[in-house]
Amino acid sequence: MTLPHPNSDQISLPIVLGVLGDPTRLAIVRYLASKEGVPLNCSQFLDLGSKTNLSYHLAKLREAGVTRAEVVGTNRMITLRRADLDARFPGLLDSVIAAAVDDPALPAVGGHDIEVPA
Amino acid sequence: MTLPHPNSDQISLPIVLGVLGDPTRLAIVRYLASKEGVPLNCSQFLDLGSKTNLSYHLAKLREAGVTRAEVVGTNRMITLRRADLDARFPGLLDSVIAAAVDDPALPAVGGHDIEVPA
DNA sequence: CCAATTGTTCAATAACTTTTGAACTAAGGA
DNA sequence: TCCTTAGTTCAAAAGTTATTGAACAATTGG
Repeated sequence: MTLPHPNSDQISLPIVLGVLGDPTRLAIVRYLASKEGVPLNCSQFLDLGSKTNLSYHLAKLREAGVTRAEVVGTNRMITLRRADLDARFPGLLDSVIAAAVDDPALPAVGGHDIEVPA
Repeated sequence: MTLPHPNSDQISLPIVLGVLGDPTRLAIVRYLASKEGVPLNCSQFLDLGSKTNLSYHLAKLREAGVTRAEVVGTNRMITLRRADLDARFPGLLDSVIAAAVDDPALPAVGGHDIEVPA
């Protein structure tokens, strides 16, 4: 009952970039980064799409090696694979997240995802 | 006879990431980075695909704001929009290029694109 | 002017991606 | 055990992207 993940050295740059090149998935990653340390289940992201569609996007992120999903009861706890990504592509995740935080065009989770400065 | 480019503030993070999420385009960017300062015309990249196909990929890069194409006679001189990208997404281009340089799975331009250490 | 060079555009096709709803599995609580 | 909750899987439809070849445009050099 564990889900398939690539190991660190199987994570591919073009695949990661391609997977992040989608507003829904970028919004997921941005939200995960804003809650780093806190494992989140899939339902947290329902603002971004239907249950089925999220299952699809979360699988893409997981299969690319961007996130890890741990099965806990009926939940999947989702975390960013920050250490693996930092080791493989130094600085990439940080710069993507920093840019994503500033992007008002990305969909938001919870309706209060972005702090717009006055 | 000038080609359309987005201006700096129109460059979109998901579009840039999506455009970079393709091995051919990542190889183009890596090669441009390795020749920074030297403007290159499209024919330099023919190792990566047919003339038509390169026209397509180079247009994608240009329309995303990753490259600039200047018309010089019958040539288009292609450069990376490094300053614009650095201003908009600090650190992103550097980390992508650094990771791309280390990626042996990317196609190479000229057959000597990558230095594989002994 | 003519021919060569450089690159684009167009239409067709193939291949992939996204989205949906219905059906399903698996765990947990009453 | 039965019901609910959480999430997956499947197949279909819709949409998008990549690749190709033939035809085109623009410039340069002979």
